[in-house]
Amino acid sequence: MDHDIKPNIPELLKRVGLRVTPQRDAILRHIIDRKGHMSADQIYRSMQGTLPNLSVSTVYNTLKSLSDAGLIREIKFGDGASLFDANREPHHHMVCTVCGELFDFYLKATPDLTHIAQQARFHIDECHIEVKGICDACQHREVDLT
Amino acid sequence: MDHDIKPNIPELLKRVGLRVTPQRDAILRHIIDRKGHMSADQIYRSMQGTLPNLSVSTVYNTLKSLSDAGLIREIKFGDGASLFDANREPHHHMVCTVCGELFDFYLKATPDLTHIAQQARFHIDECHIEVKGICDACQHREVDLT
DNA sequence: TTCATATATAATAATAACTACTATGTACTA
DNA sequence: TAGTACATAGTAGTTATTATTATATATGAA
Repeated sequence: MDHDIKPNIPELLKRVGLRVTPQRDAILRHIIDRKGHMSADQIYRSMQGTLPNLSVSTVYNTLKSLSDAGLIREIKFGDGASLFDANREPHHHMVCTVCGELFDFYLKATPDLTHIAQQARFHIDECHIEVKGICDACQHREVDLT
Repeated sequence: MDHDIKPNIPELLKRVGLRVTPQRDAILRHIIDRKGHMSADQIYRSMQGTLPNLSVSTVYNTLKSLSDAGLIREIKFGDGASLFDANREPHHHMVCTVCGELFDFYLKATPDLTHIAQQARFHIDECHIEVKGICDACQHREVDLT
C-alpha cells in the first residue's frame, strides 16, 4: 500500500525533465494532496493563499506541462471546464447529468479491444469509460419534486 | 436492414413534439444524410446554400432541441467543439491524438457495470468508451519523420 | 560562485465556442 | 383565419482557453 507515501514533488518534476519552480511545486502538490478532480479555475483560486501573484496563464501552462509529462491527467467530460487529477491507477468516470458531479470508478480489467484495434489498425494508448446517469443524491431529489 | 430507408424528417420532428420548421428539417436531414460527426460550425457552413439567412444561434438552438429529443447525439470528446451525429445504434469512439480524427466502433456488448452502479447507487443511462491512440495514417506518417 | 541562457512567469490581449437577449416572424390550434 | 406560443435572426455577452511579450528565474558551465 502506498497511500501514505508523501511524494517528493521536486524529485517528481526533475524525473520528467521539468524545471522546479515554486508554481509547479505548489500546483502539483495541491493536485496530489486533494485526491479529487479540479478545474484550472479552482486550482487558481486555491493558490491565492500560497502564491498570491500566481497568474492564470501559469496555471494553464503548468497543467499542460504536467499532463504532457504524465504526472496528471486531463479529463474533458461533461459540461464546462476540463478537470485534472493526479495520475494514479487508471480509472473511469461517471457523471451525474443532474448536478454535474463527477465520480471515479475502477475496473479490474478494461474491455478487450484488441480485435477492434487490429481491424482499424489503430494503436490504442488509453481506454476510458464515461458513464452518464443520475447520482444517488439526485435520484432522491428527483423523487421529491414530483 | 434499414440502411436504405429515407426517414420522413417532419414526421420524426412531430413524433418527439418539435415544431416543423425549414431550419430544423434541413439541419436534421443533413445530419442524417451525412453519416459522420460534425460540429455546429460545420453544419452552419454546410447550410449556406440551402438556408442563406440561417443564424448561428439557430444552429445551436436546433442542435440542443434535437439532442434533448434524442434524435441526435452530442459527443464532447477530444479537443475543440462538440460533435453531433445521428443517433443510430449505440457506438463508441476512438480519437487519434495526432490528427484529431474521430472514428466509430461498435461492440456486441457494453461492459457490465451493474456491480459498480449498485455499489455507487448510480443510475446508469449511457456508457460510452473513449479510446485515445494513433490512427493508421498517422502511425505511418510518424515513422517517416524519424 | 557567478554568469549565460534557455525557460518560466505575469499580465494582458485575443480567440473559440457557446449562451443570453430581444425584436420580429411563423407553425400550429382553436 | 386569427391568436398565441414558440422559433428565428442578429447581436451582445460569457466562459474557458490560448497567444503574446516583457520581465524574471532555474539550472548548467566556467
